[in-house]
Amino acid sequence: MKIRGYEVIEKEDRILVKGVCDFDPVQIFECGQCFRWTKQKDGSYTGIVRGSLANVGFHDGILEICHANPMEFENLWFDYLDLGRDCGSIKKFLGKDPVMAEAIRFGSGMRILRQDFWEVLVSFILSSNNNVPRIKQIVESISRMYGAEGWVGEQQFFSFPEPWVLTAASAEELNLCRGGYRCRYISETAKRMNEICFDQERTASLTTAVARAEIMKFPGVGPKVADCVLLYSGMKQDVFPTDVWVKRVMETLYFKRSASMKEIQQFAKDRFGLLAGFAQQYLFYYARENSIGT
DNA sequence: TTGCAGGGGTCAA
DNA sequence: TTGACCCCTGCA
Repeated sequence: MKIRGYEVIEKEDRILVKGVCDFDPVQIFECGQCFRWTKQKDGSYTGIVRGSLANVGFHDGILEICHANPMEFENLWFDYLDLGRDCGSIKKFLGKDPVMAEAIRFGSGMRILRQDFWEVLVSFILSSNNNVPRIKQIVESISRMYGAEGWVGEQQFFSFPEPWVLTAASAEELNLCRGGYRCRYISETAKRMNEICFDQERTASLTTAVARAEIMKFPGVGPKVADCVLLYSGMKQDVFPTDVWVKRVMETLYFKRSASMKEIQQFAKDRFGLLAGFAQQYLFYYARENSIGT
């Protein structure tokens, strides 16, 4: 059957999606944008998204999603995997820059997921002064402690808890997940989410600068985390999350000297414009995998 | 085995 | 602009 422009074939507990290009699970799930996907022995990835567990693999131009049906593809996976995105034209535009062209060749299967706003917000509050394995561990703990239990066959999993569930938890209680000082931010951010009845659509419709300022009102959210949240929840693509890694990479590849955050942000805005977020993603993966800027 | 620096930031002074 | 912050890891 045809769904959203893709040929989708249903087979038992899985679907095969034909005609997917620019898709590499390793590049997508290991570029630091998500924390609930785990690599399996066969190279596929298993993850939990909006209360569903699925396994995603890609071979010979066919995307395989296990534990999913065509309806879920239409209502969840198409958007989450951002399969409506024309990556070709993004690459064409960004590839005019020679440095970027090389990064794109290296990570040509990169995609930016459209993740749940609240989960991304909490995950990136946890990312400050932290590393990926530990962030994954804490997110998993929070899900086990407060999320809803689900089963796929013999496999148990836990969804990421809704804000109101965490509102009831004190920072001390939350700290059982070993998030340290960040647990206070999460507890307060959960309360704020409920108090202001956060409206994602409205925030996404604001200018990027205003939306960024709105997100930064959450405790524990500075400029870097705000940009990550805007980018990885699919709200804005013209942000350029600049952490120490990206800073070093930009200094090495473009500036050939040390540069301030402000300079880097302005440079990215001028050079990559509305596609700065994609540029950051290509650059980050390329630089990290090739140990550039270390 | 132990001690210490540092990690994909943020906040408060 | 600078130090503190929780906790984990790698390394000497």
